[in-house]
Amino acid sequence: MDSMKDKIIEGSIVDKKATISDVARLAGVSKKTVSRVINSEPNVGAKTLKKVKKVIQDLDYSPNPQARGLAFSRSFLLAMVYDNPNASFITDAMYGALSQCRPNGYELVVHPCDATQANLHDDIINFIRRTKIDGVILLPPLSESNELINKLKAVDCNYVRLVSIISDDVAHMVHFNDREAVKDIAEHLMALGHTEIGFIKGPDNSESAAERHDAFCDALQRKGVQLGDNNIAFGANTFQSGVDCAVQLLGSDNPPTAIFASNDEMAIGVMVTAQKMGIDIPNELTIIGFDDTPQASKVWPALTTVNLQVKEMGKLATQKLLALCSNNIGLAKTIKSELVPTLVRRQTTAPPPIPRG
Amino acid sequence: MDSMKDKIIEGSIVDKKATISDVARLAGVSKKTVSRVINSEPNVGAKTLKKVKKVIQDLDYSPNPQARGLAFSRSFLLAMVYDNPNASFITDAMYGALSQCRPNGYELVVHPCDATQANLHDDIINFIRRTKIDGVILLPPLSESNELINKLKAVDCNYVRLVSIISDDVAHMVHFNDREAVKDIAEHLMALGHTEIGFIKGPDNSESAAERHDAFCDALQRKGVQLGDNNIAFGANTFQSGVDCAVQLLGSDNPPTAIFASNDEMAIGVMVTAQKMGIDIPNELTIIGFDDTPQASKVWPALTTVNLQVKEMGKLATQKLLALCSNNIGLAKTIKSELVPTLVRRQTTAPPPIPRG
DNA sequence: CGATAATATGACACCGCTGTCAGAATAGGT
DNA sequence: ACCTATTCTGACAGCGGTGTCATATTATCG
Repeated sequence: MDSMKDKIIEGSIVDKKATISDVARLAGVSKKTVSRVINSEPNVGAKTLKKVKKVIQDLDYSPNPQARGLAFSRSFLLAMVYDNPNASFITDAMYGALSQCRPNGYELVVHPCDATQANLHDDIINFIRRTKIDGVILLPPLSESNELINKLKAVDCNYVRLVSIISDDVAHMVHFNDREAVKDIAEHLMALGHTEIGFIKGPDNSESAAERHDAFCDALQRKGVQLGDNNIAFGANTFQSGVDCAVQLLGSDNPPTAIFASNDEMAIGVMVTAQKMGIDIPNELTIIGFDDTPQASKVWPALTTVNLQVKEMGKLATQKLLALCSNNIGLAKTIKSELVPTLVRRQTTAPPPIPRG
Repeated sequence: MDSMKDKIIEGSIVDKKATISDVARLAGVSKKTVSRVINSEPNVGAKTLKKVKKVIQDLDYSPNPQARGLAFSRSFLLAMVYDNPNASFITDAMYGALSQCRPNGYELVVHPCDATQANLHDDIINFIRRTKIDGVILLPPLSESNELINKLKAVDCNYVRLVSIISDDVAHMVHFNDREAVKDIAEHLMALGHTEIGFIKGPDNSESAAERHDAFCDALQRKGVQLGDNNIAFGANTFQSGVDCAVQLLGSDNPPTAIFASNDEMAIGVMVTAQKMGIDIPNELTIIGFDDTPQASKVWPALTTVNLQVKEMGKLATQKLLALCSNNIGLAKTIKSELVPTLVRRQTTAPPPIPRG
């Protein structure tokens, strides 16, 4: 009889916000015990555990993150800091990060910033100090600044960076292996039988552009294929520069049967130009891009390109960051930190046309 | 002599984190007085004010947001909730929102969600309850769900939505006036002298597609121009559907001299197709898109299109939301809630070619 | 079955800040 | 100079959790 009492009391009145004290009272235990249950601490009796869990369930109770944060000296907030202009890169990284944040009770705060701003780094440091963010995920190209990294260390802020370059600081970075991806492309082209291959390089100031170029030459040479000077064009990562480069490459005496452009935008520029010239894709010209932007799958024919796996990178970075936030550096180190971008084979690649004559 | 003591004490030891008590001690006042200064409360003596401010400055003190949140029963966190697949729309909205968050001491949390998920709304409500978010900004199409709005009201959560449709709930919404923008386009085309105008409509299930269609016909008719049945094509908001529609429209006996596509992707599809057909843009064909995606300015010639002013919407929405969070509904109502998308005139529009014959 | 170790539980202070309210300092008026 | 009316200021109790440590309750074993 008496047991029913507990169940009836304030069964539905509590709606706005139940506190840990409410749970404690209704379960007939102390706040501390409820706290133990919330945090899955050991040393809670089986009966007590069940009872408390039931009340939590009934009350639809969830602990106040501010109070929790205050007591724990944590905010349960991670931030994504970026100066990257590529919208889909950002949203993908966020998506991956959130897949790890949520199950661990963390939320993700965004902090885009202006790369041209003078006090950029100080702005970021201030942001971290003011918000008491537990850790930050840095997106490229911001993530490549060692100066910023040092400042972060100085304020003792957890961080993980997404970078293309390799570093030995495995606990604090996730990098995509451009070289490997470019090698895949080269080998794919050669496997199809191409020998006259064109390459469109990205802008000079970009580290990764140089790296892709180098890796591409390397992979070709390894199989005895030479990337002739007249088969290299210099683009600016824009659609228009893709058009220009295509005109240059395809207009030569001995045009390539395949073109690898350092990014999708340029690749699409090549496609459009080739089509305008009446060249059939892929039967007369094979094209490969890089980045797997949303447009790549929408153009026709759908562009074969390389997917950087940004979501996956966001996910891994967050796993590392959460490990760091728990002072588990060892764990952070063991989490995979290298991702090989995958070649997405769509419809712009085919064997070269049979030479006429 | 004694006055110097204060200045010397722990001048530089404090580094990790100063608390309000530190400030109080060094300034020789109570915590409460420091609190008054922090929150710009009235009734603080001029001398005291100055003294406290100096110490705050010296210590580079900033209040702990968790503690503050706990005491205020607020989190100083806003969230952007969306199921929108358009990456640049999202990042633009965030950017606009953040421009208002930061100066007001708020941070922005992201919460993308899966539109196809069954318990979508409950997931959102849980997110709000768990995080104690002070308010949410809802992006379309999620923002159009009245069911969700009702649930938000039920848990007493502040919200502002970005929508295309008009509602009289001015305090809780910012909308873009599609009709007005479409009218601008129609008038621009007619002003250039076009009379044979083609239109590519968006997918049937979209409310805004129907609205744009309707508004376009309306604006043309008002000036006595008729949108013939053979000048309407039905697209799917994709590049490829733009290509298909272009083939249809441009292949007719009496092809239009101008085409308005309901979004940029389709417009670019039209551009590519026209160019492949050897049609000169803009001299032989005028093209206008809608959305002003990043690509629009990168294609060649640069696409004339309509900018939704998403950043501005994010900004206004956040202003309203912050007003609501301060229980200042009156203010929220007075903040502008209608934005007219602007026609961005680039290089794909020109007067129609002189009829031959 | 009593002594001892292991496990459960709660009392209480505290995390850093704000609300309340009473008391101190100052201003204003005669 | 004296007495109100204002304007400052601080003590103290919370906000809703967690850490510490002492105590109460079992479990283990000779």
